[in-house]
Amino acid sequence: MAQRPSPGARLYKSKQSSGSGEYSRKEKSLGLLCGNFVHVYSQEENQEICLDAAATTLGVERRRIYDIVNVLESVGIVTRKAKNCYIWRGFSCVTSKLDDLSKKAFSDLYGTPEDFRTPVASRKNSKKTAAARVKVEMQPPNLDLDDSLSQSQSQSQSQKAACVRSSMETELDVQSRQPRRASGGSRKEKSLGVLSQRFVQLFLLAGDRAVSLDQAAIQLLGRSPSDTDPLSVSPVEGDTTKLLKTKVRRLYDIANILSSLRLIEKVHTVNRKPAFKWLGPDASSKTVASLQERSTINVTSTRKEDVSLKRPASEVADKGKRGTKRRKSFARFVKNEEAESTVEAKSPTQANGSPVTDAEFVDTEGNEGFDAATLERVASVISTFPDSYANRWQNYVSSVDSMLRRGQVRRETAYECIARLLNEKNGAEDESRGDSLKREVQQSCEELGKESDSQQMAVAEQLSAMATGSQVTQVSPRSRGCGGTREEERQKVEQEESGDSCADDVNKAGEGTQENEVVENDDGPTECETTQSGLDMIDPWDQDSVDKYMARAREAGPKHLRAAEQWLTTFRQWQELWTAPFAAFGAASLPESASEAPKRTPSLGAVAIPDKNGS
DNA sequence: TCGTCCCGCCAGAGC
DNA sequence: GCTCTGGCGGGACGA
Repeated sequence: MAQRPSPGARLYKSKQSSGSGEYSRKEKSLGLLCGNFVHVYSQEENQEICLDAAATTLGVERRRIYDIVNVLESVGIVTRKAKNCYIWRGFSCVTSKLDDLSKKAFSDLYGTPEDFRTPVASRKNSKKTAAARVKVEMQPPNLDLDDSLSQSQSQSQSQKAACVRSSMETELDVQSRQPRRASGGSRKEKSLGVLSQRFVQLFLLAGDRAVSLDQAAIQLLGRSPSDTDPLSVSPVEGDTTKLLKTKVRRLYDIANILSSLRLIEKVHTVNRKPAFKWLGPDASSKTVASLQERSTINVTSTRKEDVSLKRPASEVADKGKRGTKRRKSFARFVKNEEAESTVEAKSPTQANGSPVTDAEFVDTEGNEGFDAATLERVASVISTFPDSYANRWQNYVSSVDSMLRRGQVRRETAYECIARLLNEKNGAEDESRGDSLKREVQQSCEELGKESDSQQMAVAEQLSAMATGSQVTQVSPRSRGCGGTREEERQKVEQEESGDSCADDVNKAGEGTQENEVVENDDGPTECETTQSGLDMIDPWDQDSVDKYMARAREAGPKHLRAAEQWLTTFRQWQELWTAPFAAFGAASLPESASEAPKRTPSLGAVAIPDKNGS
């Protein structure tokens, strides 16, 4: 393909460059173009933007203007008025737009609150051993499929896809593209504007944390309405690597534009992977103010040569220290998972009887406890996981609850953390529920100050049950021993763990005693179902199991081998994503709650993976 | 070498 | 059937 500058590009360059006559790629970046676009049109609120005129003014192809306005529209800076015509709304609209995006983030990106509320059976599952869970983890692609993959989507996935599709169309179509025909085609769903909104939502959910483009691509690819599960990318549907590469290209485009708006900034990463950090509309409005002060269009690079976009390494390092503060304590928590599962939370008070703060709080071993910031950080990391991790929030709540039981976190901190999570997840639509929960939490905390440990446990159970959305008997903070369901579950788990080595099971693909166990879940077929269908399963965490699977795929032919390799690549990416936050806390191994992986129906067809005997 | 991302083809949407 | 819109990926650029 010709890489020569177009006539328009030359015009742009001739207008903007120093006149050296040489074509420079840097002078034509989307970020720079966006800066110029903002400079030209931000002078006057509500002015009309004719795309043809914009292209002429800026000396670029019309095609590039589409890229700019699509991203600007996604954050509310412009709105589409008619064909070839947009309206400049300005940066004052960004905040409200971001608020909307933020409120919709959970439902758009991770499913509806109903998805979060899972039946008791699922909670039960969340308490199973790691060994039990790895058996229902993601599965490799169907090695003999050709074109029937779309029918393999579970109903819940389809519903979730509809939810995402609906919400995304609401964002861009209803607000600014109503004149357009409702098409429902995938083209619109993949538009740069929708992708930009999702990208921004990732930042809103990630908070302070940098989001890498690779990570975002995996997630956004997974949340494509036509493919809700990132891990379900089938070779039949397209090359996974290719899709990711394409998505990353688009994210580069979006990131450059958002960078030029100073909504995000590029940060250094250890492995050279591109990552961006959210700055927000405040920084952005300052930028546009400076842009407006320019008397002429400035073509000095706003991207690569702008040092302000690159944070000093020392600053990045300092940020990175946030999670390491509790390293020792968290590692101990993981290490003691089996050894001391029944230590109940004490009600921490100082000698004078007043409650301790997070900073003052120490666990039962005299170590620092987990503070709210740490729990929030873990939550923000988990929030970036693809929506296929149906139990990620239940696991999170379960982990916090476990910390509480071990006396590793202040009760109030744990409750507030979960309440905030619920409130955030439920959003404005269910605000009353979140507020109600907060009140209950507050009341519970007050009550707990006067009650015994076992009564605190009852409240903890109630809280956890509320957080997981399960149906439980209303438990009064003063009642004793209610909510025995959780206690029974815990005892059951202890029995399982004492009688059977879950850690060993992880490394023995197909040999686990719980291989045929029925595991209910809200996220599609279960292991039991797959076993009933006569299909064996692969343990993707076990190299031997993977090797056997790959060997079968190799025997089956190049097509099957490619499919298997793509699946494996995707799984490794997922694996890294899933384990990273826990590794960051210095955990020697995954905490129990982290081994819950997405499930997929194994459909291995003619190429069955080896059974436990290797046959 | 590999991250970055410009560029324009071309197909779908809109009228 | 024409124009508008924009997905997409080749391949050049730059560190």
